[in-house]
Amino acid sequence: MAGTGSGSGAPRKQRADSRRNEEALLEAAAAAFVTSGVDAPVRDIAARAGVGVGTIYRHFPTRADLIVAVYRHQVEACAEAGPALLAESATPHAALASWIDLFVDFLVTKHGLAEAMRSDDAAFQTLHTYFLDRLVPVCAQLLDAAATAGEIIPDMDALVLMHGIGNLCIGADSPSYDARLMVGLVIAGLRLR
Amino acid sequence: MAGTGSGSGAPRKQRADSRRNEEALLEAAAAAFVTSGVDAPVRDIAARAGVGVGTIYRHFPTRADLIVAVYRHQVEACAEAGPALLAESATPHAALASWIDLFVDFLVTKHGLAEAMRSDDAAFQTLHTYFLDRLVPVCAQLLDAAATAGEIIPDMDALVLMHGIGNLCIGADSPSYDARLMVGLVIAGLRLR
DNA sequence: ACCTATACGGAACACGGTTCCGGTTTCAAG
DNA sequence: CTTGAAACCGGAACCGTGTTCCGTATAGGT
Repeated sequence: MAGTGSGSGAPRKQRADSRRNEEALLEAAAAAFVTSGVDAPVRDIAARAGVGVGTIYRHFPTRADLIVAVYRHQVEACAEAGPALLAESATPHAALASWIDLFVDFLVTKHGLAEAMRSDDAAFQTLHTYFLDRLVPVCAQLLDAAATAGEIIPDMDALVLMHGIGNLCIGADSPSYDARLMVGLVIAGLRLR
Repeated sequence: MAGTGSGSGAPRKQRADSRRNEEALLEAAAAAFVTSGVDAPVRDIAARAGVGVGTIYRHFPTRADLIVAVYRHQVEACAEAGPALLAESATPHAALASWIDLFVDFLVTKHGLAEAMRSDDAAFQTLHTYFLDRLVPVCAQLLDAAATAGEIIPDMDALVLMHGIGNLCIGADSPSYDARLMVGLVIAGLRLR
């Protein structure tokens, strides 16, 4: 029974070609996202990976699933940086500022990601859920530490803050705009005077 | 030769039916924008106005032209409120806060307008140009007055600020978000401490 | 009443996402 | 090695949008 794997419920393992295609797709998507943003046409991604469009939908039912798969590592890294920064920074407020900087860095280097983040399209629900579930608690922890230290206003909602910062990063590559400056203003506005 | 008006350049006046259609379109578009946002399908707007899609494109080559035509009055009113607020408010900072509140009010009540504002699509160039040409100088004047009074940081770029505030208003109707709170944070961040 | 510049309507086209199904491939059992 | 079927693949077909184009209708001057 506890043999090579064909237990009671599992009918069969994932086929090798399936796994190959999935990885080819991830690589192709990552490349396409860099050149055309996260809105890269499905057909383009499929062509790059050398598969049919059907294969994309089979592995990643919605675009959000694909985006999450591509950026999972980076989101994970960002989430883990939160507690670390809190431990090594001079003050909780400094840690908060550094962490948000990290988050902004992540967003502005992915064309169209910030836009996708705020879409209320049902297909992007997955993206919302993943990003927020993973990052909001970290942000909340930082906010709480800073509030307890009396550095910032109390009761700031982490979800609202992250949502807003995401919005501010939209169109960050425009020469006539400066997302970091605006985010800086928000951080400053958080401070108790 | 110098008869009823057919001068040297103008071949003929705009036909009456053309003008009627243009007004029907404006009305239909305004209604459609309320129910479906500024992204309302072209065919829907045409159907509401009882005209063909060709007629829309003839009168308003790009969607931005239509949007501008529909909201011109309100933008005008907002622009004119700037100097008025500056004159009647207790301090320049108060005037700035009130004016931005007005602007935010305008944006959040038009589904999708904030999104459209930040689109870098060439078709929305007209919208950018009009809104910014009209409102940025007003904002700049308010910022300048407040800076001169020593209430806020100097050299804040009005264009960047408006761009950022526009971004913050995206998705303002989501129950889990609060655009006004975020804008308030920005205004607070502007203050000298 | 006639004539033509002007304007109209909607069919046709372009494009991107999404679905679906006939053919192919993998894998394990014999 | 052979074989059978479940798993998987590819891309044609479909749908909803924006956009263009041209034959037809009409306003308004003469």
